[in-house]
This record gives sequence, C-alpha cells and structure tokens, in this order.
Amino acid sequence: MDPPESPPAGQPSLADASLYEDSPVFDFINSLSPIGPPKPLGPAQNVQLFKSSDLASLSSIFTSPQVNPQKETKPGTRDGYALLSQGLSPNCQRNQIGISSCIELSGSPTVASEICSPSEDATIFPSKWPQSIQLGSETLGVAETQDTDGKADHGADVGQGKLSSSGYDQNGIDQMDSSTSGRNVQENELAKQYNDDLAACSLNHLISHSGTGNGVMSKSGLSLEAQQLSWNLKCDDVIFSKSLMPVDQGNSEASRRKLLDGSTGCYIQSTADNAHVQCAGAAEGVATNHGPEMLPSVIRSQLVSNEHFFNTFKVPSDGMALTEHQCGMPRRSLFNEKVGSSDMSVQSGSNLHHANICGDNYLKPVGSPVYALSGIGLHLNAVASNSSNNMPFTINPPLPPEHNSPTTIVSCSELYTRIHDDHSSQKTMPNADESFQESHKKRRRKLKNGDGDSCRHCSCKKSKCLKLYCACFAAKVYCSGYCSCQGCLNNHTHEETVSCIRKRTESRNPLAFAPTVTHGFDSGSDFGGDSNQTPASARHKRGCNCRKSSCLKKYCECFQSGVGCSMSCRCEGCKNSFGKREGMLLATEKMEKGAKAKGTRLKEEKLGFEKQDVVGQSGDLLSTENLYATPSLEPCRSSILLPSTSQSPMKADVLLPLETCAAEMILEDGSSNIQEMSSSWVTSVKVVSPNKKRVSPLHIGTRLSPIGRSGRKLILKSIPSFPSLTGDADSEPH
DNA sequence: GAGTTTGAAACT
DNA sequence: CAGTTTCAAACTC
Repeated sequence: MDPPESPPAGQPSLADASLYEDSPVFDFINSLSPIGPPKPLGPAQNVQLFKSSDLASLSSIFTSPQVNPQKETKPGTRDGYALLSQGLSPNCQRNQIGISSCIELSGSPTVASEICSPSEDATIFPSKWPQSIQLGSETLGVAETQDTDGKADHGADVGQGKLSSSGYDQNGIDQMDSSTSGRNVQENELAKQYNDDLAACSLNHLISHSGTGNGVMSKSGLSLEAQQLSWNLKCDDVIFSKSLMPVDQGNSEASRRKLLDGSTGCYIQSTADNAHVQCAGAAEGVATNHGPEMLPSVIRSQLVSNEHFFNTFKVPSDGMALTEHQCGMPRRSLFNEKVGSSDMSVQSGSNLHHANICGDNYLKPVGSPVYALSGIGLHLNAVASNSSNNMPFTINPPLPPEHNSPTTIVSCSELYTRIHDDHSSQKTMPNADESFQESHKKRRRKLKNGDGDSCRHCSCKKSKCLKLYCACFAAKVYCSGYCSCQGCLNNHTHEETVSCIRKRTESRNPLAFAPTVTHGFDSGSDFGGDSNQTPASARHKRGCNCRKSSCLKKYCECFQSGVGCSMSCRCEGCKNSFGKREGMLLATEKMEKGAKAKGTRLKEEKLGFEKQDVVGQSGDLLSTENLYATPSLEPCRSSILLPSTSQSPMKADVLLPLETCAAEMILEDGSSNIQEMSSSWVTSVKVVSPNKKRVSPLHIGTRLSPIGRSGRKLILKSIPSFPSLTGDADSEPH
C-alpha cells in the first residue's frame, strides 16, 4: 500500500556487510541513517497493522531493541521476521501495554505474496487497518504490509533516529485505537471477544503473548525452559545469530527464559515482563531464540494482534531466511526504541532478552542492561524453514518424537489453522489443517501411549484455553504439547494473562477452580503436607444437572468422577451407579454389598468423619451433602489402609480390600459427608473413571494422584499435577 | 474420523 | 436470575 520510500542517503552500515554485501537490502540499510529525529507518519513509513480488538483497550508501548543490521537478507527476500512480544503486568495501564511486535525486514515486496494468497491476505488483514503506527519516528524499516486486496505493500522507511518510546507509544496507541474503526467484522468480533476476556486483566499480556501466535507458538505444560534447553537446536544458520550482540545481561529473567540456543532460531515469547523471539525452521524443526537486540536493525516492527500472529519464513537453501512473511496476521506496529535507554535487555547467544513494557518498567529491560544501538531497534528473527506451511512453531512441552524440533513446534500450517479459527473460521487452509490434524493425531497417539504430563490434553479451539471449558485451564495447569488446542494462551508465555483470567474467573465464581467433586484427598499428609490444595469441592456441591444421560455417562460429572449424585444435584432420572441422588442414599448396591461383606460400612462412615477432621485441618470445607466415592474399576490390587484419627470414634485402622472397586467405596452417610479419604487411603486407591477415558493417574511428580484426574471437571484441582514445571499453574493460590 | 449429543460454562 | 448461546467432551455411527 505504501510505496517504499527511498532511503535517505547516508550512512553507517551497521551490519556486518560481509555476509550480505550483495544484498540490495543491505545496501539500503546501510544507506539509512540509524538515528534521527522522529518523523511524522507518512504513507511511506512503516505500515503497521493492528488488531483493533486487541489494541483497542490497550495502549502499548513498544520498545524495539536496536539491532545491528548485520544480517540482512538477500535481495528480494526478507531477512527475518521478529516478533517481539512483551508481557505486561496485570496492573499495567493502558499506556503500559505490552504488545508483541513483529519486526520484519523485508528486502523485497514480493515475498509476502508468495506465501500468502491474496484471499488470505484479505481475510487476515482487514482492509482498514489503517493505521500504521510508528513508534519510532525514525526507523529504518521496510514495511511490508498487505492490503485488503491482498496486495503486499512495501514501504521502506528510513528512519534515523532514536525512538522515543514513550512519546511514540502514546501516539501509537492512539493510532491503534483509531484503527479499530476500519476493522472488518471479523476483526471486530475477535477483538471483542478477546477484549472482553482479557480487558479486565490488562489485556496487555494476552495481547503481547497472543501476538506470538496465541500461544500457538508456545505452549507449555512443562517447564518450557528446561525442555528447550535440553533440546539441541539445529538452526545454526539463523540469520540473526551473527548480528546479535552478545550482550549478556545476567538477567535472571533471561536465565529463566533461556530457551534456545541463541544462535539458532528465533521465536519470541513473552511473559508479562519479558519477551523473546523465537524462530523456528520448519524443515529442520529448528527453533531459536534471540533477544530483540539480535534482530537486524532494519526492521519493521509491528504489533501483532493476539490471535493473528503468524509468520512463515522462507529459508533459502543456504540456511538463510530468505523471506519472512506474514500470513494473514494482523499486525500492530510497534516501534519504540529508546536509544541508549534500556528498552531492551539483550542477551547474547541463547539468552533471551526481555523488554518490560509495563508500568514502571516500561521501556526498561527487565533486570537487564540495555543494549542500544544507534539506528533502528528492531528485532528480527529469521528462521530457516521451508516455504511450505509446515514450518513448525515452537510450543513448549515435550513434543512427540515425530516433531523433530527440539522445541515443541507447531507447523505453520497449524498455526495458520489456529489463526484461521481465531478469525472466525471463514478461511480455510487446507494444508494447514492437514498439518494441524496430523500433529493433532500424533499428539493423540502419544496420549494414548500414556505420554503426557499433568495437563489435561485439551482440544480447545475457541476458548483459547482461558475458560473453564478448557480442562487444562480448569485444572489450573498449563496446556502442554500434548494438548491439541488451538490458539492456546494457557501457557507459561502467557502466564500473567492466565493468572488474570483465572482471577477473573474465580471472581465470577469462587468455586470455579474447586474440584468438581471433592474427594477429600487433600489432607496434606498424602502429599507431603502440600498445602497447595483447593478447598473441598464446590462444583460437586452444585451438583450435576443431567437430564438425558441419567447420570450414567460421563457427561455427568458425578459419574465421571465416580461419585454418587448428591442432594446438590438437579439431575433427572438419576441412575448414577455410584450413588443415586434419590433419597440421598449414597451407597450403591455395590457399595452396600461391599460394605456389608467387609463389615466396613460403619467404619467407613467414621472414616468420613475422620476425613472431615482432616479436611478441617487443611482448611478445606467439607460438604456434608456430598458423597464421595473413590471407586476403582480395576481390580483392587491391594488392600486399603484406612487411617484412623484420634478424633474418630473408631480409631482402628480399617483395612479395606477393594475387590469391587468401582462403587464399593461410595459411602453413604445421610447426615454426614464422608468420603473424604485420608491421604493414605487415597494413595492406595486407584480410581478409574467408568470408561477410563480421560481419566489417568495423575502424576504428581513421581506420585500418582489418588484419584485419577479425569476430565476437565473431575480434576482434583487441589492437587498440583506438576507443580514445579507448571509454575503457578498448579501452585498458584486460588 | 465425522457428525451428533450432552451438559457445563458463558453470555445476555 | 432465568433463558439462551457457546463450548468442548462424550458419544454414536
């Protein structure tokens, strides 16, 4: 749309010319003046696309790290694309919004068109994303944008100068806001959706993160860092590696975020307070992270809308990223650069650098020295990848072997698909879908094989895994690579967003994250006194509302969790084999049978009391309404030692064989809640959902959860499934 | 594997 | 707060 401006004459070549001497782009870059007074926005200037929805409520400040333009791409191609996402703290004000920025370096206008079909472009890029925002007045950058027509516009802006991030930020924000008017319906809808969801939480995080692909780029169920670190990166040839300034900040964040070998790949992930760039090469399955500073100086920075981040990179055979292309990603421009200020933290090599845009930290690198280069502060990541849509994007958790990328990588097509979904599914990307499905299948296969972690292996498509629809979210765990969700934001990268959403959800419903069914396993003893447990369930207190399933199918939460329905249930025609709601007789025939056979019924009741005591100790609330069953469909391999407490009238330990595991343990106590099993008890009981589907032993560290965590609602949220790795997901206070 | 059913969650 | 819609899992074919 915007014709490229001719670059001003001048200048110092920032880049390492040796590599790209022959590149016109390089020449161009060299000709640009790195630092200069801010220029007014002009058509020629960077075009920035935003997703109004994302931005509307957000103000964003962007810092563009200054990068040494050393590695320019070959002519006619984009060297790289950097997406810089920045996370903001929840309390970030509008001005403090963290936004992910995509920085593109485009050498030739043609690239985008190659990758993205016009139609796609049209869809992805609303015709009226008018506003380009320049955060930095003087930025050198070739901006390539696509118009609604699907045309790729290339604008070359030559900027000199420092960018005063603060000043421009505001402008950029305003512009961004204004840009919303031009959005197409899809964008508006999406924006609305997200704004609604996130606004309360300072959308910033979400935006910035989602900008990286809605979490598509990174899904973490496990410690992302650890996994990534453990991976060998293959992308040695990432363009940026050389251009990067090896400045190590010693930033704790950086260390925390060390994901990939800095020399390779690039992907940008941002947490609330930091961002990194990640690039993944699909073909090689390479993923690399680069600090913003690593990016080429000539860049177009853009803010990427939460949902629309999608890039494909074309990688030349030589391993250089030839082109970067935005496949239908609405972008926000972000171009703040504070020269000489510490907008960005720079990390060399594998280290990530983070930009903290939020609040006080705005424009300050988090705990890291600022590495400012004159010229344009942009982050460019080039990733070697084939031109196909299969280019993987990084996702956290353990990838199935099929993925040859060290990091969890989602194919571009998948990402595309996700984006597609995000955008109202009006577009179709056959290839992407196929790719996605394929990986999806792989994941499922893996799951079937028992692989996976504490995550719930959700398959969310529209909820971004930020609603209780999402089993993972409901369980307060991050999604992992084993999930097949799309547009996932429930990951470490978006941890603050997740936290915000959780809070919001909880504010709406304090019991939202309470276990669907209280099993009373939360006595600390079982878990080493882990206090990180959710209060006894509330959900089950609400009870099910089954009408057609007669509480005999897993549609019924009670049934799924293997407990009888309670007074709280409003089910119709309850036939819950674990205990019917009618008459509040909690025991099933089987249970009674078992109880009689063992003569343990009375003891069980007492145990129930004991449980209460235990629970009380743990601060959990017990519902007398609930009956809890810990049925096991599997043959009971062992007897259960029921703990006795001094408080219990019957102190004798009860050894309860579980021959009839399924319903046997359902206890009925008309006047009391029982069912709270002592931890010791619990540990010895293996609970299996009726059909075992979605119920798998919860691995808590090395231990199994007493009750298999089954579906979304049955998950004992009080039990951290993978505390250390999931970060706050499991341990976060409720 | 695709489509339908189901009921909780979210929205109005 | 009730009714409706949305969502993702469960289920069926």
